[in-house]
Amino acid sequence: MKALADQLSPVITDYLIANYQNDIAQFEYQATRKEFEGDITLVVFSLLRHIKANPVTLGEAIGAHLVNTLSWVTDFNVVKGFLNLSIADGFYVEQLNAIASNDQYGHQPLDKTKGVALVEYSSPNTNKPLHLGHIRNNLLGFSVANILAASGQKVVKTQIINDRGIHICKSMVAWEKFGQGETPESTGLKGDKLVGNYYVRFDKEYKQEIANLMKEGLSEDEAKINAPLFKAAQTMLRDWEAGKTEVVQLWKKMNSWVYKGFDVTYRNLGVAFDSYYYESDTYLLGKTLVEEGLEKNILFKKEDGSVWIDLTDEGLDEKLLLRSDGTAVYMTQDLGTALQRYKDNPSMSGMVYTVGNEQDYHFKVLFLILKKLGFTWADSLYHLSYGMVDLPHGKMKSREGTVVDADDLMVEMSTTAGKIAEELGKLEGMTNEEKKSLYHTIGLGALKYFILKVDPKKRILFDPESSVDFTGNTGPFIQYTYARIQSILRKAGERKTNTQTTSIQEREKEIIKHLLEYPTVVQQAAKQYSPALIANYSYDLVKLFNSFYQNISILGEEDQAKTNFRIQLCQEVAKVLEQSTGLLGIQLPQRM
RNA sequence: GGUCGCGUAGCUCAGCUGGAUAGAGCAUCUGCCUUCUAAGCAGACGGUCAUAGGUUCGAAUCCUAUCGCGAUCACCA
Repeated sequence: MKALADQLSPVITDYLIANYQNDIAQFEYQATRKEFEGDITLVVFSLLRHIKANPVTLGEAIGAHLVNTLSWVTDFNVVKGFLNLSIADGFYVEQLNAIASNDQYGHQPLDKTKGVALVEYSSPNTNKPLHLGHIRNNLLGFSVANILAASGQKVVKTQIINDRGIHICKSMVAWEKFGQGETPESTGLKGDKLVGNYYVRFDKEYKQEIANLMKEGLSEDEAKINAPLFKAAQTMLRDWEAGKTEVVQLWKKMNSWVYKGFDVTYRNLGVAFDSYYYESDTYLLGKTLVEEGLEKNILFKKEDGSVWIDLTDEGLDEKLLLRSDGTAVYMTQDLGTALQRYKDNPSMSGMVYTVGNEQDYHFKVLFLILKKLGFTWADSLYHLSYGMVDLPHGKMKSREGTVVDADDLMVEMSTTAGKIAEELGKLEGMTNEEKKSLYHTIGLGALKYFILKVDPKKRILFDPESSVDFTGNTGPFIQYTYARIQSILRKAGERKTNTQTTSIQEREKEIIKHLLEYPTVVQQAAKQYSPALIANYSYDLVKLFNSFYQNISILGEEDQAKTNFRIQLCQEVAKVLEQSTGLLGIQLPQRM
């Protein structure tokens, strides 16, 4: 479509200059609707703003001119303000050959002048295993990073790890007290699960202590503060900040378990990172920034010593940046992290924060503060905000045990994929090893597509019971179609890719037109940070392909030229599918 | 209460910078497996695009107001 438009536009522009003294370079095109004759439609209405004319007369004049000037425009007709143009078959063959000759079709080569785009995602706490919410976060961030890279950006995938604070100390205290030296090795548990269990254990025992103290006559508030476990956690936090060796050692040991556990989850999910930032490293830089802000009078100090910024001019509130005891808050750390990242990547062209929409306000304020502190790059920061993943019962709450664990979910998905495949009686002759890996591919494909196909802004309702569909607008359907194409290509053997002109059917033209749109879709997706655009594009392509190729024969055709053409079309559809699903992190099996 | 986001078929979602009669999947119903994989294909049914105004040749899309749902407004992260 864009390829067509790019070739039509200059000719129309010249014509309008010559005959109407109007220099218009931008035109509005759309695919011609099925009811009308033609391939591409110029919307003449939009020209009327610049040229006073009857839309039908103008349309006919332009149409006649195009047919006379361009050999591959074969015919035209005008309906109301729409100019429908018919394009020669040869044009499609040519375009298909152009796609074939480009291995990276649709993906821009790296543009070094653009600078580095940082994409942050995942951002876990080190006291809890990853759950369904993290899955959406990871898939979105990873996919957006891929899309930016495909649009020609250099991309660095990164995360910020929440490895510091009272919540981390809670699991440490519980492990010391109740753990009896347990390790991931001794229990056979993943490290993040083990540590997560102690976080839960802490909460349970802490509640018990509160209850006991209240029986002894303390008020609830008093009990909460005076419970021995809580005091132990506070002491541990102070010791940690003071750098006490045993505490730091324990902290390092338990964190290393967690990171190992996370690595397994990330690997299964198919995401990766290029760099890591830790709050324990960046909060100090944040504090330095706040000091500078105070000197420059951008920030102010209250009598109790706490530091604030006044954003009432911007229609926001005052915001705390340092507590009265001088310790850092969340915002302080994020200021430090942002600056650290800029220092590490001076050529930074922008940064994308993949964080849930409950933090919209936080990021609005963060960007504003950075700007007030005088960092020009603050304008290039972007909060990729996404909606929550809700369960049928409501929100996920760790305390109530309604959290969907990331590892469990992935296992469940691949089990479901296996069950369905068995029922369908597919995959005879595959080794168990092959089956296992295929089920993982399909199960994860289903999960990824399910999450990525919807607009990031919208919240998702996830029902673990009904799991995820494998039919219709789903990942497995795309994988299935791809596997079928591979099967056709295997049977076709070697063919010449050079295609002679042959008569092309309407449905095949539609497929080629869709293929031609892929580069535009990638650019669009990069601009909007929207994997959903890519997902829906892939689905449309697969739909088009299936509805046509299901009902015709490709290999049994006598006409050799037609057979070659169809095989080549299969190859290019497969190639574009590989590209587009690759951006979503969805794998395509050779057979299924 | 202030701010932000969302509201499209019974359900889950598309709908690009405004364009022709608003599209898919699921569910329900009807056909299609001795010819490359039926996780599929062809078809039927299903809509006051939350509501009311406005902008114009033309609005699901842009503006305003109202209603409904959600998030947020901490010396939590």
